[in-house]
Amino acid sequence: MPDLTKQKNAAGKLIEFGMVSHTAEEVAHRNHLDKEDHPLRFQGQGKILLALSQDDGLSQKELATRLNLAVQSTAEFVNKLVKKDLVTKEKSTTDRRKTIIRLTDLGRETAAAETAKVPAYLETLTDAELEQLTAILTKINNNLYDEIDTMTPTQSNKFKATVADHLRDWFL
Amino acid sequence: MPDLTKQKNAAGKLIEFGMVSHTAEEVAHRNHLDKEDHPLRFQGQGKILLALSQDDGLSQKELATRLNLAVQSTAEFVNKLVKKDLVTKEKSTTDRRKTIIRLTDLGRETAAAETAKVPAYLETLTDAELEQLTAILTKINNNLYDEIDTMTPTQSNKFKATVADHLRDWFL
DNA sequence: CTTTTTAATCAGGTCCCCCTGACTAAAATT
DNA sequence: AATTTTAGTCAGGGGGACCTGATTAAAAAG
Repeated sequence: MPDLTKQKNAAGKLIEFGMVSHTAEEVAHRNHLDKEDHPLRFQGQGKILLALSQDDGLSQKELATRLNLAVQSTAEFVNKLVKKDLVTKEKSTTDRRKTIIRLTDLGRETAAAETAKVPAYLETLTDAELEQLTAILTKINNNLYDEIDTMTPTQSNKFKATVADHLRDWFL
Repeated sequence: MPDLTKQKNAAGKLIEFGMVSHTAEEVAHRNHLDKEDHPLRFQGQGKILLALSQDDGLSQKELATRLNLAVQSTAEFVNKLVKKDLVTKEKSTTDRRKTIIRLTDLGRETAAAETAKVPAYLETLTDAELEQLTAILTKINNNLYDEIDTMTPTQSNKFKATVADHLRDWFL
């Protein structure tokens, strides 16, 4: 039988973590210690970048379907990314209706950098703590995947695959 | 000497957690299993609510200063919250330039609900895991507070106090 | 060889966060 | 009493995440 107080404590710390890390990023950004933009990893432009870094050369339609976005939204984000030189658009030669989106080198670096850097706040943790944290987060993430699967049984367990593959490649 | 691989693994899981929990919320919202709006806890209107739930009856100016926002932005958010019946505005009687912002009962509930609910994904963790997680997050959060303090030495360690006090009251 | 489907585009809109500039009303200073 | 500071307001703007509707160009199907 689980201890409710312990759950509450952990929940509080998790919320606190969300708030504090958000603020830390914001402050870093204001102080220009953070050179680039912060394309939110899982929204809009960031979503596109992530999908492409897992599967480059998709068409806009494919991106839209995969990311559960209207094609027009997808087009908008892609165009913004083109302006930032993170992706390129080129007409498909086999089907001239299609536009193929590809990461530029910069885009690839950007997407990778998002994932690859180890935040400073992990550096004071001991090896044992890191292991514990990893184990716990694995459990939590799996729970969340289940939640998502339950809620959207039909549509997008694509998401699960996308995220999992993306990160698994990087870390294992 | 810390193990870099372990750090990377943990970092990856943390990123994954961010992505997955974000998506889970999004999906819940789409499925209308989530009745209310999602006032992001640490941005815009959510920030205001949070500050007030720690210290009710602040003036707009005090809110702006404390939250590092332009007074006009603060006014915007406050007005939106008024429309949602989460806060009230009233002229101060002692200084008629000032507008005092107060949480309504609904606003107080909303702010509290944000914090008080234990996410389902914690329910499968054992007591030991919950304790570990809490301890680790405490360490991480403290690191982040230090980061913020270092970057903004003069201005707003108010933030730290705000968040910390708010959450500490709730959970300890 | 039409008709229909498909991939994209443009136009326009909603809501969010957040800022600067210009201006008013009330309090504090001189 | 006149000036300056302070708290707010309105107007306008920039950027972001999304969406629907209407239209075009190219491919697929009848």
